[in-house]
Parts: sequence; C-alpha cells; structure tokens
Amino acid sequence: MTAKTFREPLSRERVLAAAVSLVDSEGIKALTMRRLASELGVEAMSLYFYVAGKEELLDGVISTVLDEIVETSTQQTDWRAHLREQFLAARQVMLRHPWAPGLLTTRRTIPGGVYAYFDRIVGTLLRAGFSHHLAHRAIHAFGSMPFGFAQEVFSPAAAGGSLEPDDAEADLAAMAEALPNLTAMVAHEMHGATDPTLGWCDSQVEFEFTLDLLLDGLERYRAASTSDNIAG
Amino acid sequence: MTAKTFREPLSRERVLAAAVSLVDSEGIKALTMRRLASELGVEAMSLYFYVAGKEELLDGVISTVLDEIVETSTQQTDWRAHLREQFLAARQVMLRHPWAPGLLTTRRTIPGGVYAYFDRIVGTLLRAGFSHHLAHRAIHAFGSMPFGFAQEVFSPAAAGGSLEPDDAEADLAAMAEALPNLTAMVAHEMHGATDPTLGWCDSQVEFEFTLDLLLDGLERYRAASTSDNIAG
DNA sequence: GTAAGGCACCTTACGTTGTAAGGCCGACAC
DNA sequence: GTGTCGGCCTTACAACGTAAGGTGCCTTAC
Repeated sequence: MTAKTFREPLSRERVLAAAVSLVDSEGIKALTMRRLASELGVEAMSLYFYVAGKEELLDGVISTVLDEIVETSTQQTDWRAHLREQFLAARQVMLRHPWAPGLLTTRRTIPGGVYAYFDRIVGTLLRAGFSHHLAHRAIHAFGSMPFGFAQEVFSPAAAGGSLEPDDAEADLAAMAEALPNLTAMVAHEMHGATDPTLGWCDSQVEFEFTLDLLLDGLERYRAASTSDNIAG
Repeated sequence: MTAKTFREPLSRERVLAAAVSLVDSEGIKALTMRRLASELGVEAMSLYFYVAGKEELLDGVISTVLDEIVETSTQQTDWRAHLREQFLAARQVMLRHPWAPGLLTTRRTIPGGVYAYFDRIVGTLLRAGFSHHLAHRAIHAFGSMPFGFAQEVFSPAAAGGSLEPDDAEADLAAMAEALPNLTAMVAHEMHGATDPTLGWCDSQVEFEFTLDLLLDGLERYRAASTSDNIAG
C-alpha cells in the first residue's frame, strides 16, 4: 500500500504555517531551515522548492501573521469605532504571536499585504471626511498601532528572553535613590491599582488610552477641516 | 623601535565605538566578530576579552547609541517644549544610526541607561503637575517617541535593504486599481507638496505632528486633573 | 639578573547555520 | 520503452559564534 509511505505533499502554505507554529512554540531562534524541515518530515533543501530562501521565509511568516489581522472584520460605521476595533484586533493577533513585532521591524522588504491593509485604513479615513493630507498624517500618527504593538517596544518576554532587567532590581533601595521619579510612579500605581492581580501596569488599558488619545486628537483636526471645507 | 609594532591597546569603549561605526557604514549584517576584529587589527577571539559574546556586544552597541541621546540637554522649562526638544534630539540620533531602532527592538534584555533615561522624563512630567498615574500613561502614550522612531516602523533603507517594495510598483496601473485609496492619497500629497524636492512625505514634519498630537492631548488631561485637584 | 605571574592577544577546532550543485525516483506522456 | 519533469534528497562548502588552550611581553619580586 501507499498508505504506509504516503506523505501529504508540501505546499507554501504548509511550510509557512509550520514555521509560524514552530516560532510560536519555541521562539524565533528555533526557526532554522533544518529544524523547520524536520518538523515537516522533510530535508532542509526541500523547503527551497517552496521558499526562495530564509529571508523570503521570514517575509512569508510575517505575511501569514498579517493575514490574521486582515481577516478580522468589523461592523462599526463610525470611523473612530471602526479603527479602534481594527487596531485592538491587531493587538490580539500580536499577543498571540509576541515575536511578530520584533520580526516585522527587522524585515528589509515590506511584506506583501501590508499595502492592501493600509489602503483599507486610508479608505476608512477618506470616507469619514478626512482630507488626503490629514489621512496621510493619521497613518503616521498611528505609528505601529495598526499592527497592535505601539507601546510595547520593550517587552523582553515577547522576544523570548527573560524579564530580568539586567540586575537593575538587585538593590531596590539603590534603585529608588538613582531613579526617584520612576520608583515613585510605580509605587503610586501599585497602590492605586484597581485590580492588584493585574500588577501595576495593564498594558491593554494603556493601549486603549493611547489609541483614544490619537483618535480624539485626529477627530479634532477632521472636524475643523470639514467645517472649514479645507478637505482635500 | 616599538613604534613600528606599537598598537593602541583595545578597550571596551574602542570595541563598541568600532562596532557602531562599522554598522553605520556597512549595515548590521556586517557586524560579525571576525569582521569587527579585523577592523581593529585583531583576531576574533581577542574581542571576548572585552565583551562576553555577540549578544552582549549588541547590547553595548545599543547603549552606546542611547548615550548619545542622554548627552543631549535642553534649556526648556515648559514641560511640552522640554520633551519636544528631547524627543526631537533622540530622533536626530536615530537618523544618524538608522539601524538602531530595529536592533533595539530585538534586544531581549533592557540595555543599561534606559531606566535612568525614563526617570528623567517622568521627573519632567511630575514637575509639570502630572499625577503619577497620568505620567505613567504618558510614558505609554509616547511609545517609542523617546527613542525618536515612532512612526518609522517601515524604513527599509534603515535596515540596510533596498527601497524596492517587493515588486509592488511593477505595474503602477494595477496598483492604482488594487490600492485606490493609497494611490489617491499619494497623488494628492505629491501635488500639494510645498517642497517637491522632499518627496511626497516629509517624515520630520510627520514626527512633529504626532508628537504635538500626543503632547496636546496629554496637556488637556493634565490641565483637567490639576484644576480638579485629582493630581497625585 | 632572573624567575613568576598575569595581561592581552592568538591558534586551532567544533558544531551550526544558509544554501549552491547535482542526483534520484515515481508519475505521466507519447 | 523512452523521455520529461516535478518533488524531494545527498553532498558539500563557506561563514558564523565561541570553547579550549597556547604564546609572548610586561610587570613585579627577590
């Protein structure tokens, strides 16, 4: 029978999916051609039939993750609610793949699908009455918000490392002296935390705060430009 | 004579400085232990006398760049003007080392000096009347602004790559069809550009726009909290 | 003087990586 | 049967980070 030796034929999709789940479970450093191949029950060089090389593999991995964002849809009609939901969904995707932001920022080519994704966002803005000019600025203002990782620049755990900040908290008293403002802030925040189990910093809340700060600020510009009829 | 064979002794500073200038001139991929060593007229293993390994070398490179930011000072007294100047200076540093943002986001340990840097920022906010809570939010809201690379998530040239977006502009007509909003936006922006030589997108202007959007939004919260006396 | 010790650097070697070059084999065409 | 070709494998190589240990020179002690 062929059943014994039968093997599901490879495909670009299978390779990329395997890569994503490998990185999810063992970190970005585990993603080597040999390792990925063995994960698929295949030799390393066989992968080159489906991806041009390691770089293209990484681009593909990113695109696969981005597709997860694009697939999310929203029923919201108000532009702010729409983008808010969109960006929060993006954040959820990135929380599922904490390594993705770091990988994305190191890509030297813009992975396919990014343009289409941004086109949709610009479309939302234009339909809401944004001028092209203000839409452009809005895209910049959002920064990495569309990808859901605006203020998580430092998230060592996400990159697969430990959370220990370089011996910084070895001597807490010394830290309080060297960093009076920071320690005071943390102390106040811990004390005032509504849910102590969340720790002193709920990054979901912070994400939404920043998001609303930007959306509200842009709304002010939009309202002003449409009433002045400066819209481009 | 010793003059002929004399060689300036190595030091951690010299190694890191050489690493920075090597990456500046040839990109992050050129930074290998062997290459860096040869740049210093030395063998690869000799570097291990000054840095524990490649990872620690990269941490050191980042810290060296961050030091450039910390060294900048400002005379501004208004909190907004102060932070604005601070962040704009950070941006200038990052423009000198376009590879730094990408490297920074991949670090798994928080390089030394980052805490001190943020402590100063928090101090500025507290002195301006920010509550600890709002100061905390402000830090999050700024995202990567303190490092000067908020909206430059995609800057392929910065990573040492080419600017070609993956064959995307191979067929401009097809692109216009697939990405109507984006192409319309670019078209409008190019037409309305005050200085055509800058291209359609002056990222310095965009950086300042976003910065002011955040600063103005936060100022509204600050003013409200101090007048309500919720501060603290 | 000379011997000891150690700093600063070098030599060699190993395992791992990405990938170029080419081989093998079953499926299908004629 | 013979050819063609898609799909996967074998072999090989250069470059990487770095462990282990060696070497030469300078300082210090006596």
